[in-house]
Amino acid sequence: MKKNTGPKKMDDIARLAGVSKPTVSRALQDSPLVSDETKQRILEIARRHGYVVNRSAQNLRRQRTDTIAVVIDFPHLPENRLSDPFHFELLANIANALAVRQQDVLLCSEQSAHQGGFEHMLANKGVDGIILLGQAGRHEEFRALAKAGVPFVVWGAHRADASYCILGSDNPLGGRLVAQRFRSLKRKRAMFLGPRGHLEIEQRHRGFAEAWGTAVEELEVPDLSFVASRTAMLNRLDSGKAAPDAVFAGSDTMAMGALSALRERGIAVPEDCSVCGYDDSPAAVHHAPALTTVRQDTRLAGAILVERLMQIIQGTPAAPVLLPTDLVVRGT
Amino acid sequence: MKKNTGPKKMDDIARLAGVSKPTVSRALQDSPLVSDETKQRILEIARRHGYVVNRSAQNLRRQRTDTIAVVIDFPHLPENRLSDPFHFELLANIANALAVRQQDVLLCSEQSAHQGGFEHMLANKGVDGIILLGQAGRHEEFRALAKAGVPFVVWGAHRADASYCILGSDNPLGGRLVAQRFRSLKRKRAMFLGPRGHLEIEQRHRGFAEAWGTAVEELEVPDLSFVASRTAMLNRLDSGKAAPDAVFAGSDTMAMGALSALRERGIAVPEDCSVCGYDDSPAAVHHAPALTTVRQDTRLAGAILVERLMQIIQGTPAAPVLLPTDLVVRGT
DNA sequence: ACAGTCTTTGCAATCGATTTCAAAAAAAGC
DNA sequence: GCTTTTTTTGAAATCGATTGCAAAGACTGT
Repeated sequence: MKKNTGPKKMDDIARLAGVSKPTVSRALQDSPLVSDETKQRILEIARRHGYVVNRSAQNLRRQRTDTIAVVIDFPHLPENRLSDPFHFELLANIANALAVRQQDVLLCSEQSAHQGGFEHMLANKGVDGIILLGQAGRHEEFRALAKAGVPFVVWGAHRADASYCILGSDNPLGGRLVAQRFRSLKRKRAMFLGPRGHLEIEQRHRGFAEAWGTAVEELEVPDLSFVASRTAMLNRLDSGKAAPDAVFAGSDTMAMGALSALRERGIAVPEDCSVCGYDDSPAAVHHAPALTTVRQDTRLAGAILVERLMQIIQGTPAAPVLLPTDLVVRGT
Repeated sequence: MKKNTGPKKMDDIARLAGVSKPTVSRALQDSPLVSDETKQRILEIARRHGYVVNRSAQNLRRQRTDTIAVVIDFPHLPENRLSDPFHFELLANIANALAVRQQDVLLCSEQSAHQGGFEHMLANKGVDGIILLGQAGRHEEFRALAKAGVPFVVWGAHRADASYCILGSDNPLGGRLVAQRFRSLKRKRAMFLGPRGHLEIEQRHRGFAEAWGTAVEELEVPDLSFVASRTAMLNRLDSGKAAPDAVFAGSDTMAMGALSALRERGIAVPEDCSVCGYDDSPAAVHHAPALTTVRQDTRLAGAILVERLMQIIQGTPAAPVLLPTDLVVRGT
């Protein structure tokens, strides 16, 4: 003798419409197995009673959740290690692209995704696939993932031996473009600014150094943050060595840190020193002076990441993609 | 005669351990109903075989998903209506707070959440509760939601007649703090910059105007973007009227837009004109000159939002909370 | 040794949908 | 009118866990 236990179930709708549960299920899926007349009646009743299919039950029965995990390196706030605004931009674009395909987004931090391991995320988190933002030296882990048949794509740096689908901008090209620009400005003392061990940034560095030809000074910073770059640059400027007249930073955030230091030490940009960033993050254009930078098309990136992942989920393997980049010349 | 169909099920583990399925389930939940010896054995076997409980099945059986929807107004990229970096900051903090409580985050855009209606999100998206970032004039809708018993909390502006749990910073206080500062700087021609119809921003405006006393010029902008503010301010400066000597913008992004315009028209900040923003978004401190702004503590906000939501899910109603704000004086 | 407790365990029901398969109803063919 | 085909429908199995309840086993006390 149980009563309306909260929201309506499919059985309730079936009863109200005078049909069976399977028929309701089919009607809601717009299946051709149900006559148009019945379909309309059921849909109307379902609508009136505010019925929606229970996602948990649906997920269990179809072995599929229409949900994609996006793994992003969220900041541990105490450490103030902010993930770059660029990642937010990318996330937003991925979310949009997924929404278009009626997929939901499960947002996972590195840590939460990692405990238990990526290979169990499908069952454990109830997702159909994974988008990983930034590979951060877990190449081997990803190879294993791919071998295990987990559907995933990675945003990160290209590498020849990738057995999985990795998408990233053409970092070496980006570096070369910057070198070209500095050369055309007749700069002499080029510096690259960025942390070690970050594959994407190292590729930018390499492309830059090779195209520049003569020696490039390397200023190493501990992480990708504004403060770290600013501090490193201040120290460098105070060292007594001749200041650089062209600085290429591995990301916009770092470029802004460097700019802040240069300004503080009275070095005029762009007169005495040119500065280039990477990403074309939203802040770049708002910055004063507006930042010259290498653009990464996050909209395109999001769309392709999603498209490839869907393809992989459907069983077709997808090859890595290299996105074109271009230099956006602004005020630095 | 079926064989290992992919990943192991709980029954498989039970068989391997020589126990029944319920016992495995209990062991995995560390239930006291299972002897320690058996528990250890089962855990070990599960670990060795890489078994993880199937989330979909678990969700269905316990009527609970341990997943929270966070609804954020993502940019439709074509329109370039970027949601403020402040929201990202808040999102990151919410995600962290949820992770601590072992809750997963389902990221929803306004649109995707809205089709079908918030009231059906629980069943439809399979979440236990909702965190809404920004109320954007949907007060009535939220009242209905609350009445329907949907567990949710809102980040937004306070209002006396809220029947739901809303959390926000003390906007009027923020406005007053800015007015005080401008007064102590002996400013004369105060201006408020922001869009109409945005409750939080209107509260900031009101607090500011009331504390300022004499007339406050209002410069209206169509949206919260950098460009809109910049454009509006440029037009205003070119109008021939006397330029303001103190500008309070409804958000940091808008403040930066205004600053860009002031600089372009040769008005020195902070010499000729003071500027205050709101949010203390990450960019504020990186800006040149560093932005004076009203701080909103996103870390605290995230923690409290989550705490209250959990409380509501467990059946205890939660009252609105007003977060303290303070003025961070920097270079503008 | 026997009734009474307490600890472990397993059977079977359940969560709410989807899908296979067979049956009923309707339409078509001759 | 009676078979054959096609269109609609529903009964029952299934997805993979969790949990109420009953029962088996281990312990206690007398």
